[in-house]
This record gives sequence, C-alpha cells and structure tokens, in this order.
Amino acid sequence: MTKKQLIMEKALELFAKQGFEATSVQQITDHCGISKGAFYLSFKSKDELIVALIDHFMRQFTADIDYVVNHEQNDADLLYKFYYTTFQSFNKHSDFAKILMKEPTQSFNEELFTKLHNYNKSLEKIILSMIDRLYGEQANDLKYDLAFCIKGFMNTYSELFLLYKLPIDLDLLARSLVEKTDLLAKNMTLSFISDELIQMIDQPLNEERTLAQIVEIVEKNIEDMEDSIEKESLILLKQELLEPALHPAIVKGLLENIRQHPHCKWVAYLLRRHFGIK
Amino acid sequence: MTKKQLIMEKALELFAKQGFEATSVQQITDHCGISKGAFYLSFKSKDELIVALIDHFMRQFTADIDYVVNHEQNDADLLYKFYYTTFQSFNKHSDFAKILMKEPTQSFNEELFTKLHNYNKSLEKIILSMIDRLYGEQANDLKYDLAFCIKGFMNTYSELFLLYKLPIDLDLLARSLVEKTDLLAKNMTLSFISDELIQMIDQPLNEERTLAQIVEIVEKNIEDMEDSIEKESLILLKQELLEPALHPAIVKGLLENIRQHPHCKWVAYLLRRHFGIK
DNA sequence: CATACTAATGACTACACGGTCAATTGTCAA
DNA sequence: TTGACAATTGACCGTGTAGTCATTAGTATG
Repeated sequence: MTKKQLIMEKALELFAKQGFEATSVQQITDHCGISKGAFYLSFKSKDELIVALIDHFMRQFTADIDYVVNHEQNDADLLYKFYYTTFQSFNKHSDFAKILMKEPTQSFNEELFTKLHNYNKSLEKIILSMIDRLYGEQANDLKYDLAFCIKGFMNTYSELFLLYKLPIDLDLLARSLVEKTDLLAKNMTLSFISDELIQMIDQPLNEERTLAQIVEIVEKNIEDMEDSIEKESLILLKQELLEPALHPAIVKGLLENIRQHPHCKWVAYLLRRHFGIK
Repeated sequence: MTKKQLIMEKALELFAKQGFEATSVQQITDHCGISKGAFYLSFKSKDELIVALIDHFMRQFTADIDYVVNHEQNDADLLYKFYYTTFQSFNKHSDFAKILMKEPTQSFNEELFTKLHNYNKSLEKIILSMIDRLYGEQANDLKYDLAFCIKGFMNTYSELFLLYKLPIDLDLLARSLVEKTDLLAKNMTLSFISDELIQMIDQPLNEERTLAQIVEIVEKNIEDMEDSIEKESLILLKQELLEPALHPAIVKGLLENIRQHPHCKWVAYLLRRHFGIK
C-alpha cells in the first residue's frame, strides 16, 4: 500500500467520526503512525486530501452503478440490481457514505461543490436512463420526479445503517424499494419537476470532457499502477484513444480487463462512455 | 429586539452559509456590529448559541406541524396541509432548514445529537399519527415505511429550493407529494421497517443495557425458539455472556448463525454491540 | 567504506480560535 | 455636576491549527 493510500484510509475513518473541519492533520498523521512532514510529501494540503477522497470513492461508486445498470439484460431485475448494488456499496464504504450524506456541502469551496454536483448529475443521468428504459414514454413527464423519489429513498433508507449501524437485510430492502418505485412509475399523474426546473439547476455547471482531458486522466492512472494485465490494457486503450484502430470487440475486452481493478473503475466508466460501449 | 435575538438572527445567516464550525464568534459579532465581550453577555458560549437556535426553530416547526395535523378536520385535506405547511415553513426559515439538512449531526456533542434525535422522533410521531388516522389498519405493517418515504420526499424535494434557491409552486408540490404518498399507502405490500428495527434505532440513545438485562432478553428469546442450530448458538452465546471463554472468531461465528433468524435480529444486534463485534 | 541521493522527521512559524476581564463608556438618580 | 452602577469594549491569554524546512535516517551505488 502506498503512503497516499494509507493516509486516505486512515483519514477517512477520522473524517467519518468527526467531519472534515474537526479533524486535524496532526490527528491524521498520528493515526497513520507517520510524521506531519510525511503527510505533506503525499498531499499538498488538507484540501487536496479531501478532494482525493471524494474523487476516489465517487468514481468507484458511479462506475459500479453504471456498470450494473448497463449490463443487466433483464428489465425485471434492473431496479432490484440497482438498489441492491447501491446499498451494498454504501454499506461497504460506509465511512465515506456517512461523510457524503452529512457534510455541509455548501460550506465547501467552489471547486468541491461543483465536483459533488457533477457526480450527483452523473448519478441522476444513470437513474434517468434506467427510468427511460423501464418505463419509457409512459413516464416521460414524470421521469424527473421519479428520479427524485429514487434519490429520496436512497437517502432516507441509507440513514438506517449509516447513522445507527443496524444489520440490514439488503435483499428485502431492495425488493421493497423496487415495489415502491414501480408503484409510483405506473400510477403517478402529477409532475412537479419539469425540464425547465432541471435546466435552471444545471445552468451554471455544464461540462463535457474533451478527448484531451480523458487522455490525461488515463495517463495519470497508468502512472499509479503496478505492472499487470490491467496496466497493459490501459496502455492499449490510451493508444486507441489517440488513434482508433482496434475492433470494438477488442476494445470491449480491454475494458472488461480493467473493470474490476479498484483504481480503474472511474477510467473504465469514462472510456465506456467515450467509445460508446455498454 | 433584544441583543439575544439580534445575535441569533445574524449568526443564523452566517451558519447557513458556512456551517457551525467554520463560523467564528468574531465573525458573528462583526456582523452584529457589537464587540466580542457583548456576545458573552448574552450567551455563555458558542455552543449555547447553537443550542438556542436549534431549540427556537425546532420548537416552532414541530408546533406548527403538530397544530396543522391536529386541527385539520377534513381527512381529504390532511396530507396536503401537512406538506404545504412543512415546505412553507422550510421556505420561511430556509437558513435554518439548510443547517438542519446538511450539518453533520454525528460530529456534534452528545447533548445536541440527542436533542436533534428527539425532535426527529417528535416529527416521526406526528407523521405516524397522521398515517394512522388516514390509513389505519390498512397500512399498519407499512406505517414506518410510509413515514420514511414521507421524510424522504421532504428531504429530497426541499433541496430544490434550499440548495438552488428556485421559485417553487408550493401548491403543486404539495399535491404531487400527496398523490405519491397516497399511492404508496394504498398499494404497498412489502414492509421493510419493522417495530423491531425502530426499537433498535431508539436503543443506543437510552442507557446502555446491563449484562443482566441482556442475559434476560437472551433467555426469553431462547424460550420462544424451537430446537435448532440457532437455538444452540444462542445458548452458547448466553454462557459466553456469563463466563467469557470462547475465541472471538467462535463468538462471531455463533452470531452469524443467528443473524438471519427472524426472531433473533434484535438479540443478535444487542450481542454484537456487547461483544464489540461488527 | 564512502558517496549521493531520497524519505522522513518534528520543532518551528504565523495565525485564528474561543473565551476572559480590567478598563472604558453610558445612564440616571441625587 | 457628581457619583454609583450597569453596559460594553477590545487587548489579551492559552490553545490548537495548517503548513514549512533545516536536519537526520535510511538506502542504493560505485
């Protein structure tokens, strides 16, 4: 484990207990068993650590959900898989989820707020594509409301195990939320959230990634990796970004190679979107 | 206006923007146009100010909602009035609502956490009484789930105007949430949140259970069970309570044995806490 | 073993915080 | 106008913070 990873891991525990503000760098380094100076060899500042943590987990989370939604063939299982994976992920990374749910986002600096907003939008996009696939025309006017309800369920029910550390029957939870969602989708008539409203929310924060940005992210990823099949796959994919030459099937295979690697989930997500591969 | 009120008003604005931690007493007094010393004539400490703010608004909010729910004669309008009043109140006191939604509750001191938990319980009680009145027997097993959904709606939809300051059609919002709530109440079949689960949530805030109490609960559980692996496991765990002898790994295994048994979840939860096993 | 280099340390700085209190200002009855 | 008292101030204190950097420890190479 690199020092960076150690710091991130230990810092997360403290942040979850005390929040960002209330946790000092000294506490973090003590908890890691390293000196304060060593901390600043890995991170330029405390803020950079926070950004790194948020990126690390949000990328993984977004990528996981996206994969599940895109790879579930059976419509009947889609919603279930979505909820199950979501809560499983929350449960696995409960320290981070706790921070995410409760940290006062508006008090962050602009950069972090925008960042979180964008991740939130990614999640919303995934949810909307799922709604579209399952209910299509039937729920067109209601899709945003439905997405909001789904997010509301996620928020409220996750409190149960984040705040109170209760044992959770994930299967039952997922099934019960599927039922609720399905009921709403098939019977709702009143739409509150219009396209217009969504546009107003999105207005200031639009941002597509350019090819160059993606290449840059891939390169950074390659640097951080140890020699392995995954690294080789990523290098090949980077070449494919710059000079498309490979058969789609090969690209898909390469993406599959890196999908499970914990540090590649985000980059795999970006690449899947870029190459238009499910 | 008394000095106390002035301070509370001005402090609230800053807290909403920056959070409690990030707002200094100096900032507050500057914003009020008074000296730091004057602040401490009105409040013993910054914490006392925070408590005063939370009490002031939560009392008002709880009382408002309670009044509406208790004084609405017409069942058909009850839910609508509830949602309308709630969001109107959020809107009116949006600075406070913002704090409430986003402040990391777990990082507060014990007193504040308990306080908020109690207000939350009051609100839940009001919601549950409303559910009981409207749907009675029909939704008895589902009442907690329904209450959670209502809270989820409140949370998610309030973000729209708390975070993004959008103009809101309160009437349409309330009507659309009434529809959703009604749909769920009349058609849901799967209950996720049981009485047992609610008990577990309330538990950690009460006093710690003594060993004797836990033993008693375990014994009662054993009596009610049929002969099985689970029962044997529970008997062994009871002995372990009285005379610790087993390896932690064995204890964990025994706990795992009873975890899924429907009548053991509560006792498994207590035991996990007692033995300090995740 | 000597050298060159990197990794790691922790004492240190500058500063911001919550909270205090001697000194100052404002008020009003005598 | 005086004097007694209450209200208010802001310099000050101890503490804890983020971040720096001269120094030291560790390691690889010739």
